[in-house]
Amino acid sequence: MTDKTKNNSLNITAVDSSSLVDKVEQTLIDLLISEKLNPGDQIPKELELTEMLGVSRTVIREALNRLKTIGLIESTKRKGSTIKSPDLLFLLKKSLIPNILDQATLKDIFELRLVIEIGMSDLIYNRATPEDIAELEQIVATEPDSSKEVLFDVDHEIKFHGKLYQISGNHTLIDFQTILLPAFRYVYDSGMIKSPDHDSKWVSHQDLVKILKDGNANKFRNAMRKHLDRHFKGYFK
Amino acid sequence: MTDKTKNNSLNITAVDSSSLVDKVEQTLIDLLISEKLNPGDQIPKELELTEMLGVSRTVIREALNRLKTIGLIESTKRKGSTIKSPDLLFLLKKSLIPNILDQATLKDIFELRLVIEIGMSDLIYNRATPEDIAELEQIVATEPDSSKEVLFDVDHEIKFHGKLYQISGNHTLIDFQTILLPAFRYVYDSGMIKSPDHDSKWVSHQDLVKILKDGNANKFRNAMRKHLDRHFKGYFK
DNA sequence: TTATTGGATTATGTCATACATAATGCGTTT
DNA sequence: AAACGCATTATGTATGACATAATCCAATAA
Repeated sequence: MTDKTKNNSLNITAVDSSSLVDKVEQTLIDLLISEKLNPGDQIPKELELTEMLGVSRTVIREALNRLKTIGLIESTKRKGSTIKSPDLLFLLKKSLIPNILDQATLKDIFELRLVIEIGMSDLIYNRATPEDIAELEQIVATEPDSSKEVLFDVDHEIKFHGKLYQISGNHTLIDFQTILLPAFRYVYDSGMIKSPDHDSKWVSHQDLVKILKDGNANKFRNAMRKHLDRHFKGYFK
Repeated sequence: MTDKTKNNSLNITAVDSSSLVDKVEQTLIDLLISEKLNPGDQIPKELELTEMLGVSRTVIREALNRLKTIGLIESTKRKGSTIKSPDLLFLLKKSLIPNILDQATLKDIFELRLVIEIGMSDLIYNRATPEDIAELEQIVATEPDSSKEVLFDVDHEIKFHGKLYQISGNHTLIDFQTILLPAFRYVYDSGMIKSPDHDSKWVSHQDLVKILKDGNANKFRNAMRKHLDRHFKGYFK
């Protein structure tokens, strides 16, 4: 009965509630960084780590398993674990489950798409081959008639813009798009984005291809901005 | 001693070499998706899963541990594991250790930065407050004299552009920048990027701020493109 | 009655041990 | 010299035990 009121006592030093595995994980990551290890290098065996860090093999394994999950190491039977150059996007793919993401993040991601597609213009303009342009022309040729204000064709939208990503030639970007696709589709389907209301300055897919073919980098970039304008309108009024 | 030569037998059906944990992990992820679970919902206890899937608790725990690592669930004592809205960028932060990434990925990431900063122009232009602009002016005022072709000041570069990300107001983007910063710095330091050679059309930070203040969205976007031109030059010659 | 206390309970966290399995190397056999 | 079998090694899986934090609930004291 003396002073069991721990909660009221001051001068608490904020004990870390992290689990053992958390600590070991961080220790290992620090080790990777400080030791300047390169992909292919080996890290100590589980049992060695057990002794080095003074915890059970269970904890070591759970920590290693985490590194494996984020792609920093890979393990084979007899050989042990080796450093690996992580595939950054592989991770996103696993954790990006649209119906679990909150609205704010989804909105951020959709906005990120706009940002990327505009900024990507310069890559596209500089790297598009005649074959790429031909393919784009092919795609718009089979396009549903946009003048009729028909239902927004998500699949076609994705087809055209997907080709643009591919032209960009940046693999991280390409992966990025395929990963974010479920989120895009989810946003489209959920009605967060209003259907198109083409005003006089509207730039169609067809216009874009024409400018890509005969215009210049600046024109193409600004055209892309106008093409995406209806989405921006949701944000800036 | 009879027929131990299993290896030579034909009609092999490509046995999957994935471990038990791999399978359980995928099973659980599929479960999350198909069950349309929302953040906060509980998933079965470890022992229940043990029975449901017919594997040991070890395997269940390792699989759960992976989901925990990619931020899909979190676990507390007594309560069990619950669904969580994953922080997409949190993972990248952990796995992005520049000296482990390969050159190609580093180049992609740096290129991605250019793409984002150009595309971000519209967000910046539409969301910059007078206070933001004042702060930018403050930053360029303390800028080392760029006319002297001095050493490229990475810290200052990051300070200015960091503020731009902040103005964009997109939290995913902001996180993205802080995460990619180590990679940027690494690229700068490693000499993959050549030092600036300002040509006649060079747009300085100071110019950018002026245009942001008195120009329009198109001008600002194109100015940003010119500002980053020296980096692009490395790619398109 | 109300608030506090102190188990009892529950599910995750950690430990220890044993065995399974795949990869590798080495020596024996033919 | 090539093929086979065996021992070795380190990760993968299973099991049982106990530690620990969170929670509930009943007993107790004000």
